[in-house]
Amino acid sequence: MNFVEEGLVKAQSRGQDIILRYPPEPNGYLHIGHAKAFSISYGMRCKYNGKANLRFDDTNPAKESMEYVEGIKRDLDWLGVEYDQVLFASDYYEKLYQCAIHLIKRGVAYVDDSTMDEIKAMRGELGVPGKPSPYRNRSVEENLDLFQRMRAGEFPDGSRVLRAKIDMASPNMNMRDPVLYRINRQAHYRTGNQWCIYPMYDFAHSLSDYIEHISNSLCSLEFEDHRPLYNWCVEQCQGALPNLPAIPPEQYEFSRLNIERFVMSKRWLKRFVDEGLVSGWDDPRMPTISGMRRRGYPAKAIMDFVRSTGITKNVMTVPLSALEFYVRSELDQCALRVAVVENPLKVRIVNYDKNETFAVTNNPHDEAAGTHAISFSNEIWIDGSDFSDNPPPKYKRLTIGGVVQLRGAYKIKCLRRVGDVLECEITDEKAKGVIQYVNARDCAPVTIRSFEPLLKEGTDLSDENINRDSIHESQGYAEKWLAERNDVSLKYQFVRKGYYVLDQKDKLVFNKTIGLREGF
RNA sequence: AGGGGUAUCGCCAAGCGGUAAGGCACGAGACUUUGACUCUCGCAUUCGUAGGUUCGAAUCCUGCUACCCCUGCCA
Repeated sequence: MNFVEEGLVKAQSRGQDIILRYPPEPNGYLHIGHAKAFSISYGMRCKYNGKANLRFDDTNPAKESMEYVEGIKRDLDWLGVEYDQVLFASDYYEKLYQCAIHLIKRGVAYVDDSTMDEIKAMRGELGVPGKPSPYRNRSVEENLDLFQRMRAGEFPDGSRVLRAKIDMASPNMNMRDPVLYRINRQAHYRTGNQWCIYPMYDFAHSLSDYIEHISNSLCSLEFEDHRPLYNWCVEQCQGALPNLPAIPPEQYEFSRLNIERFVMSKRWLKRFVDEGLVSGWDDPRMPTISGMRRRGYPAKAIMDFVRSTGITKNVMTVPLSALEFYVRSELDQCALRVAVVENPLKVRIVNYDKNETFAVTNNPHDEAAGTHAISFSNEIWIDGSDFSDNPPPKYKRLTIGGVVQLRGAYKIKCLRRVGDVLECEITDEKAKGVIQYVNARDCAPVTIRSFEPLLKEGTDLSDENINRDSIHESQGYAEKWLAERNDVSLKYQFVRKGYYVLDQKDKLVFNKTIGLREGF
């Protein structure tokens, strides 16, 4: 049992119902790092028979939009992360305002007329105490009046803020009279111009949890320093609103997921989209949930992967191969096997002149998946990587003089190379390996576009470090029936160990060795 | 520098005073009409480091060291 679970058990032992929340800010699309955070709360919700609200933490109108709300919901639904209610911090603006009034009346919040720079200067530095604002000791009446006028729109943006009166000398910077409310005349995607003051994260988040009777508030490690402020807000607002729970919520923090070379910063992902480096948040090269979906990563693979990374406070950077392992093993179960030749190499079979059709299994792990027909003639394409002039030791595919099994068809022996063509004969000799082929007289040329994830070269994120050469094209051949469905254009993503996933019109996934998955 | 955290195999990660689970990766082999899948075997005398307590320590104590987070009117 990990420390998060211990927190839940503790809450249960106090008689609390387990109520959790997923608190995304709708300022972008979800990426795989978010999936991990969601999966932790979701896993706990399931294991402890609790509830979980999807609450959009939308307190910054400058960055948020309905498009993101909908995108996030779509991704969650696809991942199978279930939630009980859909809520918005913006629905609590009035309640939050009442809480702020409550704090002012208690004398623990004040309106500060200082500029942003002045506040910054007075906050002090790490290890150096801050200085109190000259407005820190205004009377309750004056604060009340000023704050109400802030709401009424009497003051320009940025001219005043509401601050908590805590401790300007606290070693925890978050406790040096943090800003609770700012004036910002930006239209909010849900509340429009109804408000010109907006609550800050710490205030809105903690009280939203409190209002929703959240028992355990699970978040990532960077909020550890915010916990004292979280608790302060909740404690100071006891009794500020009707129906607040007797037992306040408790915050627990765990480390976030990093994947080797993955760009997991929303800011950068947004930049890629805005600058047109990618076609959108769902570009198959993006580490977003929607991008991975288009790349053909099964939802189950993503969820299994993020669950496998554990719940700790350790700094973690998981290798890409770990993700790929789950993608492969899931795809292996469901992908239909079909042939595609990426780098065509012509093979002419000299002792054969018929046209035949063979049945090959669609999925060796699933008999119910059935078979499909693959045609055969004396001219076929094989993949360039399945032949070698100069084979390394233990090479199992085709060589001059070597024998190989064509999947579902005959064994062939390579006699010679004539120009661009390999001349072979059907034989009974023992084959070393099995390769796929496409009938050259009955196939369709396809353009194959491959994608690789948008990766960074080092640990630093800079323009130069981003691998932009992430799309490759080649002209290949596919079984006719597949190509027809694919409109002679296939996209795929390399998942290593011979697996390719193809993605066309968001409908097909394909696998080199060779599988096709439908309906994702 | 002040505060908050974290240190167990290349990477995740169990372990909570009784003598180092598991997965990924990797290596060797078997099987195989996907070099896939499956299977078998191998892979930390040691738990950041130096001491201490104890019959016994990754687990308790002390001192070091390394790394991460915090000085938005972002979340």
